[in-house]
Amino acid sequence: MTAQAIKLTHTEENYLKAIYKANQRTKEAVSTNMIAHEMKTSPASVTDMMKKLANKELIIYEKYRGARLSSTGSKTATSLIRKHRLWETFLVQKLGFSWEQVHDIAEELEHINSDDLIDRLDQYLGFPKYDPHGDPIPNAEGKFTLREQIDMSRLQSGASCVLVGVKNHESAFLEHLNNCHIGLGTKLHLIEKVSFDKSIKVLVDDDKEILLSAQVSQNLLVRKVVSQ
Amino acid sequence: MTAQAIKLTHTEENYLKAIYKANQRTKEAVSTNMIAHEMKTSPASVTDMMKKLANKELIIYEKYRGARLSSTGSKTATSLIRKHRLWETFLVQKLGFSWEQVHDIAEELEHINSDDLIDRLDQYLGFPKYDPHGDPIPNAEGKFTLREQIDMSRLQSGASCVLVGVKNHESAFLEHLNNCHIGLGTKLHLIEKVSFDKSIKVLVDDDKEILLSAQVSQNLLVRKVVSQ
DNA sequence: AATTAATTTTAGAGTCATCTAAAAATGTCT
DNA sequence: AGACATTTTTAGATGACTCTAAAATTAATT
Repeated sequence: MTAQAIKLTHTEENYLKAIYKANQRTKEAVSTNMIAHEMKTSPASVTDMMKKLANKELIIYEKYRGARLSSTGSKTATSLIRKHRLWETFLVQKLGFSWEQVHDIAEELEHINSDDLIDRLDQYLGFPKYDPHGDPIPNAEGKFTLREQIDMSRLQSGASCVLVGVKNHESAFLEHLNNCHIGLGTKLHLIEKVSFDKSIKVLVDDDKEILLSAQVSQNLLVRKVVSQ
Repeated sequence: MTAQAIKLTHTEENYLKAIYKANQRTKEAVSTNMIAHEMKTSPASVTDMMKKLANKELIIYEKYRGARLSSTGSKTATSLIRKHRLWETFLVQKLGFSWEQVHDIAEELEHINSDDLIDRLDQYLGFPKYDPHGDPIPNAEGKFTLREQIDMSRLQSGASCVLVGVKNHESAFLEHLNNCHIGLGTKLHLIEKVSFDKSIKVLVDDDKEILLSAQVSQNLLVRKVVSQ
């Protein structure tokens, strides 16, 4: 975390984050196309930027072979994720935003350049381990707190669980969950799985019965609980 | 405040602020040189930017005659000042920064683009009227709350007053005040004026006697109180 | 293995904000 | 009012980030 001597532009930082994200899925070197897709820009622009980031030793890049974050690049990306998630936590917990409103604002706030600021914010929020979407927040040393979790789509009929995170952060998805009265911490009991379309019938908070499509259940991260 | 349809770059916003600031002193059209000085850049760059801002109708600009803010430009500048001062207030009141540490961070934060964010922050802070340096914070409609104030250098011997603001925001100056145990709200009693160098002898908080140079006293904004 | 398809890079160009140096306009002073 | 000084603008260039179109490389398929 601490000292990242070199100052980066917002764009450079966003590229590092994009590589980090893509790398979480693939585990291998990230292709130009993947980055272009993640950044919503052209492959040509990505190539240009890869050269620049490689020059600054933030990534390891081989022509036609894709890119991986260097140790410095990885630290920088983690720091950005830390900032993003802490700001999201602030926006929800302190300013009363709803979880589907905070992504874009945090996307701007994460580029504010001050370790002192972010460490104070962390303290002010009580060193939270997870953000409003249930994503883990790296601590000042860059360490994530992991937990047991599983896609709700993989649960068996009759199982009970608690929502601890969401894979998809689109506001349309989150608003849908709001409408279903589902949020972090909500208890969900899987009544039955519809084999035809893989949708599931769920009891929400021991109260309301509701049908969730496969698309929804695949994006719900849950912790199993012993049903009673 | 509300809708400023057009999106501006950070630089454009900084120019508007610079013109606003300079205009507060002069009241007349602001010269290219003044802006260049305020922005720490070359007059040539300023001219370029003046054309751009005039095109966007944010300023009224006549070649060789200087620039004034248009109504839109003025609203934008006021909104930036509002953001800057609210963020400074947040940094001091909530995150425990000292008043000499917050300027640069607020300088970045003021460019975050969300009216919703800033209005919520305002509410969260309890709609403060003044920032940690005693500068008035425009409300959501752009209105400032003014107050009676005077340079401490203009006070007469024997007068008592309370510090309500500072003209100079440099950290060196603010740290000097910290060392003198002088902050917003501090009671100051003017014991005597030294005519030779215009320095003043002051009783701080009915407690400590201290000598302040003219340079210092000119930068202290105070409200007179009936001494007793 | 040769051809086709997909991916990636290079080439060339545009925008934004900046610069220096030179030209133009304005202000000042005797 | 004319000459010098100051201010301001124009001209020409640079670096950062982006684009499209074309060339080069790698992957896939028959």
